[in-house]
Amino acid sequence: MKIISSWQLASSGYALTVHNQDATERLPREFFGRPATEVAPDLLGCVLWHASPAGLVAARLVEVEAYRGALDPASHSYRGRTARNAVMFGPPGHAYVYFTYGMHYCVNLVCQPAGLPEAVLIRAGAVVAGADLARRRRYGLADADGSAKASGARNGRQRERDLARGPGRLCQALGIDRSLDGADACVPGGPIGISPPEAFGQAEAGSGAIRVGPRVGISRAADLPWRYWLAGDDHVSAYKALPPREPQPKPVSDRAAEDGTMHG
DNA sequence: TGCTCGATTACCT
DNA sequence: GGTAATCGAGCAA
Repeated sequence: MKIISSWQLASSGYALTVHNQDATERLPREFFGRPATEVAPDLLGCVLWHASPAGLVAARLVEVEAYRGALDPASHSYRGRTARNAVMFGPPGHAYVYFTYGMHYCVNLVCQPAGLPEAVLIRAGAVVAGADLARRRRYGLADADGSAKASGARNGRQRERDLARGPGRLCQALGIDRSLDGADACVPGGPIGISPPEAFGQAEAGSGAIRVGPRVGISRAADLPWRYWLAGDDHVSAYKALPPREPQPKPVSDRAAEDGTMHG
């Protein structure tokens, strides 16, 4: 295996050697064989790419979240293995893609050795290659030039920022769906991969300040600070916290009338 | 078998 | 800021 580059990630001191067996550098599997809370900040600045028959789209990662399996009530794998989350229980470096809200896909990268179902959710990125294809996927053929003529008040600059801002948008821009569930991001020749920042001419990871805070849109374990993002980057998604979910009482017909109040 | 909820987004006011 | 869209997973009965 040809070693083409080596550097040290600023956030954790994790020494990384990148190997090259095909056209694009990939982070090695051992990079992902660690707790998700260690992998997540190290992914910031790195580049997720998907090479499909239509072309290659790549995004520099600016926002991620760690999900820690049995340790984490908000993790899909918290309650054990199911058909949907089976990939999380497998070896590290694979993509776990799931479908949510009836219309969106979200992509995770599996961490830890097989049997420890941890993963890092990719929440947002900045498109650094294949922007034309990304625009077509996001806004359609007529809007591939990035103009805002089709709808509403969104201007071109906002559209560029929003190409991969949010987990659903990122998957749409990169053309990621359930067909890529289980895809190996570390194997040479595979359709998806994670590359170090320098592979796409980006600044080194850790060159900007990494911020840490609570995760977005979850109701369980919402206080855990397992969301990581690059401070001041426009491509980070808007933070929206959910109120803590309280156990719902059994629906008893008389109960609502007795209570009277909808919310405490 | 049926129901509820969700690691979201786009559009409208 | 509010809400509709939309459907699969998971749970309860």
